[in-house]
Amino acid sequence: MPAPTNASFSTATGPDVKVRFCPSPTGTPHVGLIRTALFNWAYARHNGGQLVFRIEDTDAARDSEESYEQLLEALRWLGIDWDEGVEIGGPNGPYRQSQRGDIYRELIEKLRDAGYLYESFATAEEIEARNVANGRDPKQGYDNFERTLTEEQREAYRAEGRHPALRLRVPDADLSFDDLVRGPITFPAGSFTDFVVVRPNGAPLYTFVNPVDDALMGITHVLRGEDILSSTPRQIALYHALIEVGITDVVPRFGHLPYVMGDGNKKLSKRDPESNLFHHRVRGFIPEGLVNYLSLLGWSLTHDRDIFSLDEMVGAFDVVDVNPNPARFDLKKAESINGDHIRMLAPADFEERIIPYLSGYISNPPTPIERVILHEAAPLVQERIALLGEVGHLLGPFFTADGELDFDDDAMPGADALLVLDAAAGALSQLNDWAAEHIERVLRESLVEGAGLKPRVAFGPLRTAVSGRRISPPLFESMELLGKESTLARIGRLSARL
RNA sequence: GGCCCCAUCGUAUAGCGGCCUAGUACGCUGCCCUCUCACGGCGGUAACACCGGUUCGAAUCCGGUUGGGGUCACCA
Repeated sequence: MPAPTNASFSTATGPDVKVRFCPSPTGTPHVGLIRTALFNWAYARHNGGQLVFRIEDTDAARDSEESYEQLLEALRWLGIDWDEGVEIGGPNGPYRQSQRGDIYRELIEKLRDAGYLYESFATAEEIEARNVANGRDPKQGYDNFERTLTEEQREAYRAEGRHPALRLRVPDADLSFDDLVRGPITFPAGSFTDFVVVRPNGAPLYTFVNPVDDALMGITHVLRGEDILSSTPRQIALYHALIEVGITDVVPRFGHLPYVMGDGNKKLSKRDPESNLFHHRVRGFIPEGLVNYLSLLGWSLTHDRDIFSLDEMVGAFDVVDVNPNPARFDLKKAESINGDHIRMLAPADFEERIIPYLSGYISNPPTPIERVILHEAAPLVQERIALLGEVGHLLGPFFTADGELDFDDDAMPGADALLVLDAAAGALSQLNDWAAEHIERVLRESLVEGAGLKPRVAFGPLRTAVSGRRISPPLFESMELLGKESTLARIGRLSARL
């Protein structure tokens, strides 16, 4: 019989800290999940400890290899590395629970022989019916009644052809722990009941394999979402059993990270595109920006600065500073931070990173000609975008043939722009030294000073002619990049449309 | 419903008993810069959920109320 143990919680600090990230490979990586990975990683790195990356694929019906690959891809993209786990191995492998069946089977026998696990034959319907019959709120769940089944009673169930699940006998005592982000928490005895750890077919459930692997792998700090806060007493109960049978000697410290919320008061759902990490990458978030924003969901570096690098985060991160209340995912703020990080990129780096976002306009890798244009054009947009995905719209016209440029409807000027276009073409055709400063000079002389037009009305039509857009990179630099011939051709082409 | 968690501007947060007539950032907004859009600069807007208590003094500590969320699966 399990004796109520006084848990000895881990006291590991510094290099002895060992955390883990253990997602289930279902669906595409969720930003909340990745935030959890980030905090675990930052905690390990800050302390000079270790991060274990384990896969909890015990639900064959929902798990997928594709999802597993995406998890790897997500962490690599963000620069989150691990010291032990899938892909790289380690002393406690294998790191996919689907491959650890033998380990679990042996442990289940051990725990069962020691009396911590008992057979449970009741179905969910029977448990509910039993509660109703006893005037007990069905929502209270299982009432532990099979704890005391006699061998004869069990035999009778088996004779009916029933196969039992296995439940853990939880202690009839209050269970307390000191949450790293929330402080002391106590669950009164009776508020958590004996729970199923092994299916009738012998397959262990998450409720079993999660604490077991944490114990086997020497995890000292469990940092996870607050959705499993309520199951912590049950896991501690399992830990006590594991300690009793000599599998481990400490219970890890727990820290429950706040939810990442969507609009309203609900968790950011997997159905919401904003929950999908890769959705943000497709739109043009760079890892530096996204990781910076994600770290701000429940944590902050200082009181007056929210743009910082991963290194700075690692240097300052401590899970006890994490805010316990739920954080809303604010796309606008995320984009703003991403824009700041884009502006901090070295020009050559920026140039490389936008190439994939220019597909449809240039080849990847770019041809030598495209490369030359790209090199000149990239600096024109680096400080005006928040998302790399914006480059297509801004730079596309530079990679479009004069005759194929489309003029956006909202950019089309009235027929009176003909005068402007003609005057500009006239002035420009006289210009031989084709540089932005000269282009600007002759255009200002003829249109602004000469014709007395406001800069806005003078240059608007030219912007449309050159870019086809109402909004574009700086006009004169654009003309320089395009070259004299192309610029005049485009001006003529727009004139013909008016 | 039982149990658990949470509660500062619209949002994310700073604040750990006096530095708070509550700071910063995003957002919104006024002005400046300006060939568009951005960037940048200078302003503005807006919060301690409520009620008690402790204290010379409370956003900070305690209790309660209200509100929100989670959990009570042979999912994870």
